[in-house]
Amino acid sequence: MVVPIFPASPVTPPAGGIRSQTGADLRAIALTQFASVGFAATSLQNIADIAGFSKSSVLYHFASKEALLEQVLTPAIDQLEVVLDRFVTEPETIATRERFVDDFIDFLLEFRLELHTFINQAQSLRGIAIIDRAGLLIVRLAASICHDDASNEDRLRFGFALGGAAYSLVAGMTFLGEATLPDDDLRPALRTVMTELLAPVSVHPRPAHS
Amino acid sequence: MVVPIFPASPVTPPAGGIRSQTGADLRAIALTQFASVGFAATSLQNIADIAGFSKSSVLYHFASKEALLEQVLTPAIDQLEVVLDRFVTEPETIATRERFVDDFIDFLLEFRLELHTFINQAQSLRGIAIIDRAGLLIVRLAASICHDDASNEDRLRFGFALGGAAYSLVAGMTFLGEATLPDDDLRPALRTVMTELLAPVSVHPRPAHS
DNA sequence: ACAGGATCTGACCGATCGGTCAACTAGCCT
DNA sequence: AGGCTAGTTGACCGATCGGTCAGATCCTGT
Repeated sequence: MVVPIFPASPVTPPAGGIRSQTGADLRAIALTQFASVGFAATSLQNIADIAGFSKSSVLYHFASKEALLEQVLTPAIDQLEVVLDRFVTEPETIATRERFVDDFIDFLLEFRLELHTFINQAQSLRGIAIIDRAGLLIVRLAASICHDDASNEDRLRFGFALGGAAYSLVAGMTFLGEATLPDDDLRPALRTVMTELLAPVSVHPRPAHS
Repeated sequence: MVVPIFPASPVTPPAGGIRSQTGADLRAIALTQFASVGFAATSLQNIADIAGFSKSSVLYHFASKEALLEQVLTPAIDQLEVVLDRFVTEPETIATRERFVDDFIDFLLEFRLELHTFINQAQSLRGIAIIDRAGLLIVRLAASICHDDASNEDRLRFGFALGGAAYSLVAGMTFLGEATLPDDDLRPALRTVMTELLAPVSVHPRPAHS
């Protein structure tokens, strides 16, 4: 049920050097739970049961439930910051905006569960450091994509791109196709739709339906 | 903080005829809480405190927390069913599809909090009757908008329309403009974006940005 | 063999959860 | 006045919450 991630795990962990494998498992389990049933509705006991550990063991690896959330979301927020900084650093051209779309899609596909978590629960988790940091990043992102003179439509398109991606890549697939598309099939379609929403200068007209 | 809705309240409630004013207040408060912090994170005590009543009083008006959720969401689901039935009944033309978009936008604006609640929390609330009913409606909606031969892009557009609207109309505005747009300013922009996503035959090319 | 650190666990804590219940109040009809 | 009903409340219940703590266990370096 749970798909843990093994980032080049060494056979012999060098005595407390890198994060423990157990910790990585717990983070992966916590992420799926936070994204699917929500942070508030996920109990430490719940995570422990899935992982096959006791609740005390979870609290040995993470100081608190909030600390677990922070460690779960931090890599995604770091990567989003990288993508955004790369975009705002360079002069804005059609090419850089299109490359931003590609960077952003890579981010979406890699961190879809993290995005879904902090997009749809930011309201209730306000005050937690990583959530507030993510919120500021979203504001910066909106300001970079939509200029001061942006129309209501363009601001709305940005919101649709963000909320639509978070929904479609996680919950939406439950409704649409039962079998989730592999990422390689998803990417070109995602690129088309995201480009329509975020890169208005290069809208490709589509043929009429059927 | 809370903005209750008073739908043509009679001065003298006809002795148990219509729903009580207190019940309507509680439903409105519960809706804002469910939509903003989530069903699981909203306690009956929380609702009672905002309303100025005791928790026991809330449980006098509603048999349980789940029953409260059902009564809160039912009007929205009923209306969504009306909009969908109207669309699938008629032969599909460009005109009917565009009118569906208008109907759907009316639905979005009137029931944005309800939509946000069951779109973003359906996973964790599975098993509750009204949520399952809403889920089936969404599947029917997807099947009606996207035909069997619909491309991945079109299915993705439908997901973006649904998730994007739920996000943009509730949480998104917190990030974008601090001051929420009045509905009359929002509607034309919403119509443009939703039409691009849901009515592919009538995409209006947009002028290049700035 | 031994020591020591890392890991894991059950018992336990106060707080809060959703929900039940008996009692109280206030209006309304006869 | 007396009874009926709707509305409201505090006391209380078992369950679960996040979190603490004192050990048990296991592995490794010496």
